[in-house]
Amino acid sequence: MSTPDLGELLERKGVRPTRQRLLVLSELAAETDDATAQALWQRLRGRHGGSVGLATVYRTLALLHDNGVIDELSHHGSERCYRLCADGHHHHLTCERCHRVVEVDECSLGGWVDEVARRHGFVASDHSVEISGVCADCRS
Amino acid sequence: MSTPDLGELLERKGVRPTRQRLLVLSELAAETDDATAQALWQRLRGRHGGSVGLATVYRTLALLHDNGVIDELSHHGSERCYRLCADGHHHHLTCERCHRVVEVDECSLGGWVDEVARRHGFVASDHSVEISGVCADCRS
DNA sequence: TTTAGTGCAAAAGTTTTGCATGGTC
DNA sequence: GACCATGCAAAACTTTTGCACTAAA
Repeated sequence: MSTPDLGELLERKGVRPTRQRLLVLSELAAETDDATAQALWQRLRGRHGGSVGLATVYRTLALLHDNGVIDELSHHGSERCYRLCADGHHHHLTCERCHRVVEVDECSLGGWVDEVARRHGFVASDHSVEISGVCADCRS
Repeated sequence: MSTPDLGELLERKGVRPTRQRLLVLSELAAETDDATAQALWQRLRGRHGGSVGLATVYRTLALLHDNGVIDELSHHGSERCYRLCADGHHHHLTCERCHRVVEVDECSLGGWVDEVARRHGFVASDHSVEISGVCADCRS
């Protein structure tokens, strides 16, 4: 995604597109997988000199998450991970060897999910599936 | 689960059942939902006086997780959560209001999961589904 | 001008580690 | 005695906050 697109994305979500926010977001967009606040900060620091404060990175990530611009994953240890995901309902396929993450758009689980929830007295509002396995590259 | 059962569980998993480990594990077993190291420590501290060190709680939880005795969840913020789960493959149903967690044994997703993975060049080895919704009590 | 955003440094909170001590086989 | 487990305190690390300052509407 190009930088002007990212600016539009922010405005569409009601977030003012400041210089720092665009830097953080484009750094995240350049990431294949997910990234922590610390990692993004170090990368920004290396690429643009100390032009974005660490606190701002944290504040920005929290803001973007609150406004539905980015996802907060948390499968890793004690750090929070963020990811710029496609809009809409989707799931994740993670490679156990190289940690590559692939987004999966197909989802035909709605019926099963509703049925399972109903059987336990719940009304389901959302669900997420994380599939782990080994990708083609790592198998060869 | 009773304390002797917990001792057996540990031995079966190849973990020596020390006094502290049993205390941590039984405190976790008494928990309906999941708990953090900090929370378990405070509860133990209140119930048995300072008889288990915080570092030991951390070390024990990590050990139990490594040996497959407990699950490490991570949907909350910056803390790691642990849970004593039933053996075998199962999924979770979480209430958005009261945060109650129900284990779901039924799973007929194997086929779908394998198919989705294959379509992306993966070979799936595991998957987990987290369903969120509202439970019966909270709806009434 | 008025408000929202940022940088910096300090504080708070979580988790890990070093090391001496205690318990178990 | 050899080895594993523990307590305590210190250290490391992640995240949040207070406040003065800057940029933007």
